[in-house]
Amino acid sequence: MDNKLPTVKEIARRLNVSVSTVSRALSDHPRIGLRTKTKVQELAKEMNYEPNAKAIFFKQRKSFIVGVILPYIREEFFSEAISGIEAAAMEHEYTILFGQSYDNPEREKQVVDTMKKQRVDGLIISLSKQTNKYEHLQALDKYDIPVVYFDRVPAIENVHKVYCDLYQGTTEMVNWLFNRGYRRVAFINGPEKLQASKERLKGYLEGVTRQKLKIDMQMVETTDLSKESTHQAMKKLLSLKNRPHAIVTFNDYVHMDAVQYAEQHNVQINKDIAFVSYANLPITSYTAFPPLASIEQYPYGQGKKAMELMIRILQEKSAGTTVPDTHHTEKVMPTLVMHHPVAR
Amino acid sequence: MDNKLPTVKEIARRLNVSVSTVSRALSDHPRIGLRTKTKVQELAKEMNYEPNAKAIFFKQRKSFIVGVILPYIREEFFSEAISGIEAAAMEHEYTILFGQSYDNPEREKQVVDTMKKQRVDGLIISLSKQTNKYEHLQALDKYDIPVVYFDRVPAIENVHKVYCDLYQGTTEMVNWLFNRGYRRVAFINGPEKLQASKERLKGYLEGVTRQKLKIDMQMVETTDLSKESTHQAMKKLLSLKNRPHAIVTFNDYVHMDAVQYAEQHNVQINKDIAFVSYANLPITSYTAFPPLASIEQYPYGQGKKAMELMIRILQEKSAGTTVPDTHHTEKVMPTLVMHHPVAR
DNA sequence: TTGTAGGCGTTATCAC
DNA sequence: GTGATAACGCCTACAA
Repeated sequence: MDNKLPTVKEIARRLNVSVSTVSRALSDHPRIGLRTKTKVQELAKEMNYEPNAKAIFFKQRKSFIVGVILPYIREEFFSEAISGIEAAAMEHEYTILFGQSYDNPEREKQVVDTMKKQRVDGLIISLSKQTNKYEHLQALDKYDIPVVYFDRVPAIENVHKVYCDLYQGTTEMVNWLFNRGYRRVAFINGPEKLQASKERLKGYLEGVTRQKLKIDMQMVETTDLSKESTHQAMKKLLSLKNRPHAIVTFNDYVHMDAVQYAEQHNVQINKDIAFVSYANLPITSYTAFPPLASIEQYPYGQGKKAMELMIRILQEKSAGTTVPDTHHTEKVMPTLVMHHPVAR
Repeated sequence: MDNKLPTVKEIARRLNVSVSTVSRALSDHPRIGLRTKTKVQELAKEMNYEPNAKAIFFKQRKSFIVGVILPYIREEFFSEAISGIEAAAMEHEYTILFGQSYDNPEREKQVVDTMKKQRVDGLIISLSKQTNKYEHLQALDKYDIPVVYFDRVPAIENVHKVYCDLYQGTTEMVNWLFNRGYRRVAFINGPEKLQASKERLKGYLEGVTRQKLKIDMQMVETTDLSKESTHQAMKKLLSLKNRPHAIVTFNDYVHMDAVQYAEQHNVQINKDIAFVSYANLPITSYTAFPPLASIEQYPYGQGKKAMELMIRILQEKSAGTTVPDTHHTEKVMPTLVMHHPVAR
């Protein structure tokens, strides 16, 4: 095995021409002799020559690598999202540097740092659920690394972001439940800091208000998304004198934990109490008790859009047509999906 | 926003020293004046200087980027695996370039090509289930890019690989079933080409043989892992005159599809027929009918080992202590995990 | 049509 | 202790 990879220099040496000639021949430069061109290209092929991307990237100050940071890849929502990101990346010959924050701001900072060191062309991130400071991300501006936030976006304005506004979707869901006769609708929300939680809560309150009912804050619980916390919330709801007729949960994982608790406490799922949720993950169709309805958030589509936005930003940047302080926000419209309750 | 990132050169200019001095001061070179050193380091900090990894990698012919190609990230098995890979990578300051093959050899080739172009330091791959030619991967040798296969490994010898040998585990599982009184044990295997299928089949046959029973090939079906194919296999098994007492499925996804079919055809899961499986994915605990037992394959551990092996290879390489034609194989021991059947 | 030379940011090897 | 210079592989203006 010849350890030395072929370079333009080596090709030039063997052919007794200059490196520039080789470089031009390989890139089909117009002003190049046909004979020389074919000669060079043949030898290049024979030697299995491939341009060294590291050198090119170094020179061009680009790497075609975009960093992607997600909380947990094993959540189907995020694995779908990264697939969308990858699809858009491939189309435009970009590649993905991968990292997880595990919902830990410290680790998130660390991963951001690694990406910064690697000098990725850009960074796409879905924030850790505890992150409420964005210095480490805004600092990337200094390194000329654009950031696109998606799904879990920060509560600040002047940034690029792609997300699914669940305000309206939640209102619709509450209406749908009332129309089916569920009067007392409870809500297990996510961490209050999350933008996503705020939207959902707003939508829920709006939905209840529209029904001209008094808002009962006993019907609203929060979970930090852990199983224990969700069980705790369920405990409170089930111990109410007037148990809810329906429970809206923050997402399908919370749904599964909530249902698990309810089942253990002899609640007939979707009979005694109806459960509805967000995300509409494929995996729920295999579970014992899928939610009665779920709000589809199109993670694949969100990921794809985020990457497409990133590419647009990068192209504008290299074309020098960037308008300073212009920031893009793209919203993805959620959809309410009904499921048939499983007959048992 | 100053578009120019600070460089050693810029620092040198401002301090009226040479670039070498700056470089040395920043890397704590022994022969450097304390005054100069602090002066340089302070300015560097003030300017938010960060060495340009692209330039360094280019010079050092290393990037600390390892490519990782998986069939489907949304399978929990693989998202666990990549988490193990990431953990080991972080420990050693490596990063991960991510790509999926979607079990499509064409796409796999394409992704391998992208990684080659990016000149990753190494490549970790779990093969697409259809891949039976390895030229595109062995060609990476020419570019001095080592390959570590994991879980779905090729049926050839002289390569680095990490996998979980299920031969013995399968035999144990069959024994366990016989001991609990299940005499007719059927088996829905995966694609025959897969190394993993061969091992499982061998283990199954060994298990049946040890019980001094005649092997009945009607009890052995295969699936291409799609839902339709699995349903087809189930259809055949359920239409047998002597239905199996227990069914071993290739993995938890096949299990879920198989159970779904059985349920639709009025089989009492784990009563009429017992179901056992491989992988032991966390998600099964939320499903309607988890397998009675499952063989844990430790995807996280496998991924971690694969990355650790890769790092060892890379270190040997750069230390120049590589022994040619030496290839490492690491096996991970699977474990049989019992579940309590869900009471209904 | 082809060659020469400079530069991208860094580090290592000389010299002083 | 510090400075000048070469080198990594490639591209490209400028020269010829």
